[in-house]
Amino acid sequence: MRTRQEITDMFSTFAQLEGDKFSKWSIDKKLYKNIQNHLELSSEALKSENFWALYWHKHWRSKSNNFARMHLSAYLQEACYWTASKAVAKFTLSQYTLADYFQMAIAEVEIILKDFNSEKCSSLKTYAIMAIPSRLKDVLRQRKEANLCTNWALLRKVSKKLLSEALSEAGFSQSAIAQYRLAWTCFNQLYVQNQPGGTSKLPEPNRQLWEAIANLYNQQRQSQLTQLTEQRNAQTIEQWLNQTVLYVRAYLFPAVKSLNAFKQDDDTTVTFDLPDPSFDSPMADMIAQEDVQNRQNQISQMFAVLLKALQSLDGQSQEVLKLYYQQGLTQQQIMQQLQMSQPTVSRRLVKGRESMLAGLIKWSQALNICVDSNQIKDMSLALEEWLRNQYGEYNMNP
DNA sequence: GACGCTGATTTATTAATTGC
DNA sequence: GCAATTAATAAATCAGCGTC
Repeated sequence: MRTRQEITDMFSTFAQLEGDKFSKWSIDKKLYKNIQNHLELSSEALKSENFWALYWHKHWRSKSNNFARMHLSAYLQEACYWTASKAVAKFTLSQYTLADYFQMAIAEVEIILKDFNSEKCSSLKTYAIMAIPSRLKDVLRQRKEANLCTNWALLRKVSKKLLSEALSEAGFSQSAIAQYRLAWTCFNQLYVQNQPGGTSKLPEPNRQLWEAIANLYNQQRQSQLTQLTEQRNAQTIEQWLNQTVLYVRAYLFPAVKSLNAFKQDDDTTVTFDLPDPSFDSPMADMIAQEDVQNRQNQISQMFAVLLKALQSLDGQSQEVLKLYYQQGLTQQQIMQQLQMSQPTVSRRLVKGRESMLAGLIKWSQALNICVDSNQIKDMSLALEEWLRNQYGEYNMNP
């Protein structure tokens, strides 16, 4: 991927993918003209990308300005692309392509903008690079959970509001939605009582239970439904709930569309390779490669520091961190497994993280990197991320 | 005034932290 | 390590606003 150099490009171009790799930057003329006008009116001192990122973010937040949103969306294309590239490399067995991950990341931009606090973190890009992978991970986890659980577990998990939205999205009338919702409520009342526990592999209700759900539905339909409806038998209720599950899944996770189908306004947008003379010379390429190399070296060094800090912890702290981050156990579960109290588990987690963070800060200071409270916060987040990766939370192998 | 939408607030539950 | 407290989260409810 060619990194954009000009402010105008950064805030007006969008990555185009072809054959699952970066192809070119597509420019939006309206955005280009807008940022160009702003740049012309501003002083030299204000021509930094961070200034404009914060400027558009402020506009977006205060006035929900669509131009501002689009400029920021363009600005965060690289962060989304890097996240997608990392995801592809990580989940080699995944059903998703780079374009899919890229689009999932793009879909999270709105939330990133919402969560970004310019008073606490001075760079939107740095924040996005850190936050987008985390958002993408959550999306993938949710997808995995919903895909793996049975229909009946999903019905138990889903909220009333989401159920109504899914049915509405599927084109159901309000009257039909009310009937399906009542059937679902009856299912929840009876099925939950018969199936305690939180397993995601809940079995299909038996005939007897379907009959009971249908009976409950027929009892409640007159008091719960505003319109008079006929009696329903167990088969109908079962069919309704089976349909409902399909619509809920479809609503929660619509099929990821290819970026090639990315709709653009033909009147305002034209696609071409950006003329970027600074990147055409072999020297410029070398400099760019060196930058990437330097960054990668620094990241490798940081990982080595973290690994050393982890290994220097006592065995029990390492075990606690491993169970917490690798197996995703709660402190209660770790307590049972390691025969220690839950507060002890908590303290070992905190102490372990603190000790590793101290190592990281020491390393940063040795490199003459000034560490303020914001950076400590960022480091702490990076540390959590590293622990999750280190212990292979990403090894979902979907 | 009814209605729908959106964001804020409240409530319930669970998980994690802290004081002793 | 117990018990109390705090934090985080999801869902439900409420209030304010604009539109018809």
